[in-house]
Amino acid sequence: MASIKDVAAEAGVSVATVSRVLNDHPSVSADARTRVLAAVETLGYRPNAVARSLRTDQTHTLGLVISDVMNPYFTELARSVEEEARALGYSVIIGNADERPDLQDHHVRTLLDRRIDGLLVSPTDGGSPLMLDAARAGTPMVFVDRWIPGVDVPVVRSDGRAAVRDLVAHLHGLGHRRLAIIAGPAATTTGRERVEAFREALAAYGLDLPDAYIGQGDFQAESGRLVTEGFLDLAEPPEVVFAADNLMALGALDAVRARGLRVPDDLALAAFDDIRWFVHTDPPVTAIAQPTGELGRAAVRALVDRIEGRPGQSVTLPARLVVRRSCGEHPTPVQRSTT
Amino acid sequence: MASIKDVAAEAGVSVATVSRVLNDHPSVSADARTRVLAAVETLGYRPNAVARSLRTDQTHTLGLVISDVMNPYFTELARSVEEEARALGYSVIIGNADERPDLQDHHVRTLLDRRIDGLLVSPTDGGSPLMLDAARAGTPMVFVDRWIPGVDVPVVRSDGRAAVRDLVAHLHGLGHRRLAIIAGPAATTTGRERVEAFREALAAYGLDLPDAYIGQGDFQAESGRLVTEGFLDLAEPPEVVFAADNLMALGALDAVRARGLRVPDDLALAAFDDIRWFVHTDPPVTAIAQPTGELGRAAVRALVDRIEGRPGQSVTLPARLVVRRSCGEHPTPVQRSTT
DNA sequence: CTGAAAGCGCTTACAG
DNA sequence: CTGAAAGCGCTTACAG
Repeated sequence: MASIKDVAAEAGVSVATVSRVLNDHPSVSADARTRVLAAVETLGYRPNAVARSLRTDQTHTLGLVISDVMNPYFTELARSVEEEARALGYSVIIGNADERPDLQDHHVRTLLDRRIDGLLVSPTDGGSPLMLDAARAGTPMVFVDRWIPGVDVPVVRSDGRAAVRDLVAHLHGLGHRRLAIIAGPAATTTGRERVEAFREALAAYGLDLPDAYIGQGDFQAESGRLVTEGFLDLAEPPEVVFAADNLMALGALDAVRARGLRVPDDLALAAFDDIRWFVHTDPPVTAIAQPTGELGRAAVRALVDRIEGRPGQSVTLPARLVVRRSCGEHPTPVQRSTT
Repeated sequence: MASIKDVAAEAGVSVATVSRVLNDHPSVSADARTRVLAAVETLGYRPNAVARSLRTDQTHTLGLVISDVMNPYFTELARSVEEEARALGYSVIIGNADERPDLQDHHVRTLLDRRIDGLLVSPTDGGSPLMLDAARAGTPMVFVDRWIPGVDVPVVRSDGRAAVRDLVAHLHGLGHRRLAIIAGPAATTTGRERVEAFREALAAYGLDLPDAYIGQGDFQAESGRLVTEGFLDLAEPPEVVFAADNLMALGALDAVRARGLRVPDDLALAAFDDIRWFVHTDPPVTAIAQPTGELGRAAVRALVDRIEGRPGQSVTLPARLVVRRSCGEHPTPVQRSTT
């Protein structure tokens, strides 16, 4: 592979001059520029990004550590992150934690070793020492979706409280009184918040959230199935179950179908996170939609701001309820939303 | 961030010695080793992978350029690739081409600039000059899922021919005679092969595949919807439509439902690529399943073989039909497969 | 405008 | 076993 020396030799200039034309430095003669460009062309030269990074101490690369790539919500988040980063001149390296703290640490470490310019993370847990140290040591960082309290890092997320209130109002309006939730891990902010928001919204209607109606899931499908089975085995099963993410909602659908029951007739279902496939399930699932693309883009902007010395704002965007058919809604040809 | 010099100073040895203990070089005294390790510990030192890569000319990184991350098939592929790579001591950087040749080129270029050790690609098109040049120039490369004919690069893919034959036999057995296909882009190998396999299988039953029954899609959902609408507008619509990938199958479901029709009663549906969600649609979709995880792992093994100087085998794995309910099958409580 | 030189943080023959 | 030194491929003050 041709190096800058080869180009210099071919163009009859010094490597310094080659470097200047490659970096659009103003003080290069037109003549030198054309000769260098010609040499680059004939040699098919491409600058070695590794060498450049070592010299400049910047990689123009962002690390993104997400909890679970197989979750469509995170896949979409990753996609928007990459798009925005590309627009701003950065590449992104994705690390999939698969909801495992040890894997999360592995990726954070690897990313740090590669000297990425900044880190975007959706923590799987309360925060490993490694990650906290990195944040304290000044590694530009921002949390997306999930975050760790008490760390001085911008947070870009969506606030589902209002949407959860809308959902509960919707369910209450449909006559439901026994509402249950499949919660995410208490070690995650989203795991905790969705339960709290649900409980508060219920309280506003004088409704209780008994322990038996709080099922502990882990944001993955199998846990949603198990929890739902438990609900169905109760002497007084809930009328509605609210899954704290899309994968657990799928597990719930599974459990219901396995017993030969129907949604919403036998058990109504609602989910946090709206994904394309919910339109195609039967019945289409009523869900709370996050502005996923927006979140990804805002997170990248905040991180790049930090990297480039600007403040880097926290951003909280609203989520919204998308009413479909899984809660016993009156059939409508058109999708409605409660905006 | 502490450098190797700081560690050397702290331990009272030369940087060479530090490097040796870090790389498990045998000729280091036990004393020096403990001192270095202690220094590493107190300084929280982590070797700079960028510098190491520049020096050793290897990054221990694989590039993976896939056609579309939002397609669950590729998401799963990416996941298995990363797992196997990690097990073999490599990281992977994913580039999402989003079915766009220009984006594919962007990622290939970026990855090459970063001096990844090898490239795994599922080409979006017939192959850009950039990619072909890289292959010829000796960049270790392997194709996964899709490939480019005439290039000396191992191919790891699954052969769907037998499964397509099984599918056609299955459909024929259910009494279907008018079968249509939603094809992928002819510029891709999988786009072409699935049509051919389908046509050949039909021929074995004396059935024809008229042009009107070949809809041109692009592997994304919207195209599946459009093609299906076209089929339904035909004077003699097909009885079954076979979508060449899962996203186009979803588009097809959409089109059918939008007209108030039902699968399979009004139009039967089968898909190439089996994804989790197909179990949860109504009806569950009969599909051809690829051994996705196996493919990803085999591809990584082939690539790492090439990188480390071993041959690097092409691998072709069989796909299999998974019969469910979308083709008018007799209801069964248990999923069957035609193995 | 241009080039020689230093240096980024490592690894690795080469002497000793 | 250990260290001084060269060198990976760049960029960038510093002179001229």
